[in-house]
Amino acid sequence: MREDEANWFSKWEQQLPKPEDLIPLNQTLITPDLAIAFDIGTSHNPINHNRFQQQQPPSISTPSSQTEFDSSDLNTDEPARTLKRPRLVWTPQLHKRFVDAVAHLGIKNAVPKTIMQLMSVDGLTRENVASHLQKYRLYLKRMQGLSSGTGTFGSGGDPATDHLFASSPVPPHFLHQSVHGADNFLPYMPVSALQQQHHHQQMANHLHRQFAPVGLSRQTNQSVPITPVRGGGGSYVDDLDSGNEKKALTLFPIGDD
DNA sequence: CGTGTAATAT
DNA sequence: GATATTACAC
Repeated sequence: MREDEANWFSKWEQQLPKPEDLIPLNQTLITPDLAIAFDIGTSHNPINHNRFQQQQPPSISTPSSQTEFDSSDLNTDEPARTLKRPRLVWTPQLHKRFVDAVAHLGIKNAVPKTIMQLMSVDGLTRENVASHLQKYRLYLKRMQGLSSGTGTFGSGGDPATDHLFASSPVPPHFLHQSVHGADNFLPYMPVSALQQQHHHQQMANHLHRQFAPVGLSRQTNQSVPITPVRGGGGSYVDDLDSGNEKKALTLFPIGDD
């Protein structure tokens, strides 16, 4: 029975990701060993195409001393507003958050603004979500249309958009259904204590912010030499942290089988 | 003003 | 090739 829809929502709302509790979307991915284990960085593969993405300097500190430099250097102004942010890289993890948000919002409320707010990912803009949502919807549509008996996918053909999306479990309700009068989703129990059991790696400070001025790495501060590595040439690896096929870390009971 | 979608640009 | 951006409809 559906409990008060408002009820689960409220409960879930309480556990909304607070800045302090935010999931470390900025996982450091792949340890050196892991990298070798795969193939990236081994052999002849200049291990460095990865210097993009995230990290936001503690913008909070005496905010007075940074106003003008010489006109020689383009000021990498702090992400105040209306600045060209670097291209958003939709990592599987980020996409997962996206899917999670959409799943819990229900198709009805799954609009860019709401999704963006519930993802609580700093730096994410409405257009970011809108753009991604557009593609994601097309992806879902495509899948629904092609529910042919091909148990094993691989045929169908156009893995243009699918790659990223395939890395994330797609809640069953995402299919096209006409809404039933009001709202209908399942009273899922969201887990809030989303903590990853990581080893004490080089996890500098726990920053929850996303991307930084990527293209122009010119920060006046002494950034830690840690470069959040990411699946380089080999694309993204599935959530290795989650085990691989264990629904241990997954947010909610999605991929139920 | 916010959204959905297609086309187009970077 | 993946995202962003634009244009237009609603």
